[in-house]
Amino acid sequence: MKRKVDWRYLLVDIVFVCVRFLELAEILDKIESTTKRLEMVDLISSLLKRAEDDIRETVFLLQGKVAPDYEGIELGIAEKIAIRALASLSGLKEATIETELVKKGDLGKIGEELLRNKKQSSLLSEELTVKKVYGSLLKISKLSGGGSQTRKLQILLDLLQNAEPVEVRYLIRIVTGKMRIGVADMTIVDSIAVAFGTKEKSDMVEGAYNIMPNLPELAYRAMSGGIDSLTSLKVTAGIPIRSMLAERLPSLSDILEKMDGRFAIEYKYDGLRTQVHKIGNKVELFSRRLENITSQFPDIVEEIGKSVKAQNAILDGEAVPFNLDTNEMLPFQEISRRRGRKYDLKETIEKIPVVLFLFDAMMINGTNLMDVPYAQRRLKLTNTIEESQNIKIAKSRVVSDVESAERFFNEALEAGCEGIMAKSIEDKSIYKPGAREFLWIKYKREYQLEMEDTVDLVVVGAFGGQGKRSGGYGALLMAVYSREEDKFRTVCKLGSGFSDEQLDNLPRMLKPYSLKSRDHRVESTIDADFWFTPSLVLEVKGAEITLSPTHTCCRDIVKKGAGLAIRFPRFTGKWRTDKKADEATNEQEIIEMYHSQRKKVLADNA
DNA sequence: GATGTCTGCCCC
DNA sequence: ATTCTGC
DNA sequence: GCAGAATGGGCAGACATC
Repeated sequence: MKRKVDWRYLLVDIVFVCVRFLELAEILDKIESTTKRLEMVDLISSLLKRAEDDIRETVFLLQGKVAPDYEGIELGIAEKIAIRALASLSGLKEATIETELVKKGDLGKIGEELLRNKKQSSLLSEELTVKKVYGSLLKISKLSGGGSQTRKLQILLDLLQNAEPVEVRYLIRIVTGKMRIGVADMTIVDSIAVAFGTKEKSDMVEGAYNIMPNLPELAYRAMSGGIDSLTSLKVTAGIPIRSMLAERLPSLSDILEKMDGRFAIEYKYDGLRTQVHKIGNKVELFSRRLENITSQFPDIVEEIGKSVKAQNAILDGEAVPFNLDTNEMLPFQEISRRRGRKYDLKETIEKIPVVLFLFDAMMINGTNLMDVPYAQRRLKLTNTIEESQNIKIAKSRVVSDVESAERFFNEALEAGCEGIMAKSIEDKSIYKPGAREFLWIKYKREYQLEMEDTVDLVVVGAFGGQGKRSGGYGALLMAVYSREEDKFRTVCKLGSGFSDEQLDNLPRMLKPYSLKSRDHRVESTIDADFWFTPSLVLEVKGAEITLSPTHTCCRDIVKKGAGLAIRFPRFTGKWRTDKKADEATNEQEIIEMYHSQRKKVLADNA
């Protein structure tokens, strides 16, 4: 647009073309206004072609972040501080803006409107550039310690004060981590291919992205070294690979059909996905989102050193909390207590031992195995690992009929697993990051349509929706009923499983029951945006019952200070209009469901 | 020092 | 994690 | 079928506040 091409060639060393933030914001606005991916790719690729020196910063802001995941750099500010900033910017109270957010569901647009309605007062407005915005965000990420929140707020405010309305919209969205323009990593991958090559290069760029999950860097390299320079990237121990994920199917027979009659079947352990890198004497561990989690698992690190009979390796597995005395797997909640821990690490390691179940090998001794079929990778894995108390190989076998798959599945449940993973053993069964082509398929008991897994819960409250749920409810607050005490106690919120149409109807359906404040029979530690007389009953499906620090259902009964909650709740689509509120699932039934589950929390945690 | 709130492209 | 939706 | 964006429970850490 306003690039001064002639200049740049003459003064290439001293003149830097810079992308104005307004230009970026206007492109983001255009992207947001379409639902067509091809149009998005067009817009982004032409932006990338113009970005020049700013390409890395541009891509970071497009993703709404300042660093790749594995670097562990975080802003440490989000919605609440954005609300404070907007309050300060407009002179309105924070509570007023919070109310607006419940109604309108988009803090970015609220900020934009505030600025549009504001009288033009500030005259000396410094034009924002992509570099300036990126630099400020990076500064925010580096602040810590007492008073840092105030200083972060100040930097954000400084940006907002120099911003045009549309810039405010995206500044707020970047900071709150909700870009909502319909663009995520795969669209950027395509855009890089189109910008510096052709659409046909998308797969190649994706391959590069898989082993260097850093899009700004890839965009920079494609721009400066040519798109084909990306092919020279190599799988390297120490640099995390994007994780391969699984699709889902509702039955084992569907899986058998999809897999053409024969597949490998593995236990699906309920723990933390863990990518292991052995680099000579050093070991690094990464989470599914490629965060470095090495320091939380010194026990695993030590054992890997002994168990992996290779100089260098990249392996995939699941770290599971384990009771070594009884040889039983513990609930997922237990390993959560080790993730991210910095303090009392020693005690926690002793209290919550972890077993790592390995199931794949992406590199061994410098040999890239990602394009090798599953069976070969698996063989390499078993040949390289010497099992120990803490390092094991995931249980697996090959099946070709539903009956033996079913037996293996039941065996997995008996062992305390969530279900099974089905893995393709065809030639095409490479290690393909992301969840595509149904090379891996997961299957859990809860996927079956069984009454046992569902409960009938009463709507007692609701929350204002955000983004595409703006203006309506985003989720409901659900409760069980206690007949003895005539109380409704919360077990979960519910925001998944609704079609757009059902969501649209909710406010109308709940209007007759609307209250100004909480019904006196409802016990909740959660403050809903809207309250109702308990009446409407919905069927809800969940994976299991967990101990809860927040929900009031069965509080203090199973464990002092804890209630019970539903893990992975979703609406089944069934309105139980045949049931009245007092016919909803009761607390006793939830307790029975909890006790009928196999796994229990360690007694000494009480 | 204890408690409460917020944040995490968190984990699931 | 689950689920829905536009392409 | 893919890609993206809504939404869930719950954990530890960091900071603010009492």
